[in-house]
Amino acid sequence: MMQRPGIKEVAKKAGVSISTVSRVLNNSAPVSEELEKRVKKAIEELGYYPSSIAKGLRKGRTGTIGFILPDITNPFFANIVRGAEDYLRKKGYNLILCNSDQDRKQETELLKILISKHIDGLLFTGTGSSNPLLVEKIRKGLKVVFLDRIFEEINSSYVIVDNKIGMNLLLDYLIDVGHRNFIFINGNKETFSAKIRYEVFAERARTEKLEFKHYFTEFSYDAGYKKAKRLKGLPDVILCGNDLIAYGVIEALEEKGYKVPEDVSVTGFDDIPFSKHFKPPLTTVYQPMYEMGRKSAKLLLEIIEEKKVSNKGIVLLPKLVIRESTKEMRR
Amino acid sequence: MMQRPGIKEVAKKAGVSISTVSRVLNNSAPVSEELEKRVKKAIEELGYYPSSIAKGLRKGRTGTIGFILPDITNPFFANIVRGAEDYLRKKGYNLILCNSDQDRKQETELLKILISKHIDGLLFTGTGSSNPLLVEKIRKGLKVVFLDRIFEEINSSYVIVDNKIGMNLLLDYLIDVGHRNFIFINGNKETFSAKIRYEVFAERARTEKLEFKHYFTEFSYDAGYKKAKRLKGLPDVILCGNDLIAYGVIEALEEKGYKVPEDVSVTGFDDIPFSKHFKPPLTTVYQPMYEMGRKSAKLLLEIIEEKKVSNKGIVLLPKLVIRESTKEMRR
DNA sequence: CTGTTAGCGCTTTCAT
DNA sequence: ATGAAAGCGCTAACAG
Repeated sequence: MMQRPGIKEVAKKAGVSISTVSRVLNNSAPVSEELEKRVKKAIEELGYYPSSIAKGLRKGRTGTIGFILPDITNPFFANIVRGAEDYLRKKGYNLILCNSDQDRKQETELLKILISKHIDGLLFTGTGSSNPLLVEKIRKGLKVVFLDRIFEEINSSYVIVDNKIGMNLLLDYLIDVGHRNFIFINGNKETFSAKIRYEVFAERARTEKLEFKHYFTEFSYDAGYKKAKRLKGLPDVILCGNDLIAYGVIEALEEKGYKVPEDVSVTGFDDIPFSKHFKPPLTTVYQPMYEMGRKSAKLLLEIIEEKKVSNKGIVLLPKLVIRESTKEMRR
Repeated sequence: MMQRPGIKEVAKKAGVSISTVSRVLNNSAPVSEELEKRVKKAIEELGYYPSSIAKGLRKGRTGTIGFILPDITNPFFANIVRGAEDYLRKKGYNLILCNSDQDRKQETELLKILISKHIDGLLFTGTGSSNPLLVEKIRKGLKVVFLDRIFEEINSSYVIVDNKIGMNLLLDYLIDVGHRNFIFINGNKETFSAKIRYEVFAERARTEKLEFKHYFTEFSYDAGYKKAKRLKGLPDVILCGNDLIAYGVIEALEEKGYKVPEDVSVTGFDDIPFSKHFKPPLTTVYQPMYEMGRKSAKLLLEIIEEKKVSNKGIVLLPKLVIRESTKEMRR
């Protein structure tokens, strides 16, 4: 247990009442210069820091935001978190970070914990399937903004990037340079972005009369690696649900003696910072990760502080990044 | 503001006193089956979750741990955080994450905030230079374990990997295969690991009569890139303070038309997951990141819960990973 | 301008 | 086994 002076000690030392101390602390009412000086001195000398938890109990706001995400180890999320944390701190908030591994039970458990901790709001990237507890809490007034997915069950705020545009940009390019035969190794099927990317892809494949196979796996290196290992026969291009999957796929392909992109093109999604320096540099779709984090934090605070409209959705634009993991085919 | 039922509502609904509710909640005293059932039912129906902040105020423990680190965007830290969070959550604790960018002022500011939030303990990776506020708080009973550095000013707990062994392993190999002329592009000079790696290197260079230059920069891609851009003349090998620096160096080198490792060997430090798939795959020194996070969390909880000795230091072992960014030279 | 007082939601004596 | 009441550190009426 750490020893901490309280507002009471400060008051005594300064020879004033606790309310006076509170007043200088929060600048919530005028205090004479004389007293203010004495209080400040006492605070200084005691090394006093207000207990924001007591304050939180009293005011019903704690200045902390929960963030539930699949895995901080994935640079996609790390960059989002950074964007969010930078903004939140500037505004006087802190972030409690929780890894869920996309597990529904975990998510529910975490939600309970965070509610117990009186978070002022929640940033959430998780499974696509609806979570009854989450729905209930939102109904009861929990402020949340969804990241990288929209929550169908209830009209709530979100920040996403336009997956449709992203996927079409990628497909435009691939088709244009002559790819006709596709394999799509996608991420978790419960996931909003995996689902929508698949839909766009399937629709497009139909219109363009592409040959293709599609698999839902997981958004991880290992998933890509394993799936690619088991693949027999090569298409023109292997589309991957994210960059991590693409890394795994390429590794597996090379172990099997294939060359990327000579034998197959491979694409990612996200453009995490390492993809630029991957071997080969990855053709992928850039998502503004830092910006997503920042914007979502901003939106959440607006909702919490009721400055502006609630239930706003922000959609950011992806960008096609052509590098060396894809080739132009004869047409 | 989110609507929340309190212990009071539960008590009323169950027709018991609040102390009885508290008792079944915490199993802190025997309660008759009959009442227990009624209370549990009421809790269920109201969707009640105890306020751990009110509890914290009362008990002096909040179940939250602060983590101050330079930048979550660096996979080295992301993996450490993951290790820590996994362990902490299993034990009923949460993590408040704070990016400091190695900035002393930021660190001090964050420390104040975290103290205000009544953290039960602190995980800290920051600048090497001592922080007076931190020292003072530790004296007053703040529980902290330092990660990837030891804190000289005060006898406190830490988890590090043996940089001396790591550096020597690397040098053994490099010298053995014939490198004689070194450039060491190191990280921030205020940093514990940068300092100690430099010392080991300099000492070894002296004994082995190596030619070398050494620069402190920053632990980032950009720092490596910029420094390498300005380099004139190539040594046998460029040692880098971490993998990120190495990525930047290699990129710059290639832009200047050099081939790695044909023209120069380049090495990293950390072995973040991407280094295996870098172009070329990076020769580096592996540090058990997840384990560091996990062990430090474990140590911190032991200290907080006073189960075991305090002020213990844990030192983990690094591992040399030889890949393709280094070559064997004629000897 | 300043002090007194009543809670915020909970745990914990202290009675019963 | 159960309830009443005090108090954790703070803010916000309410008096003066």
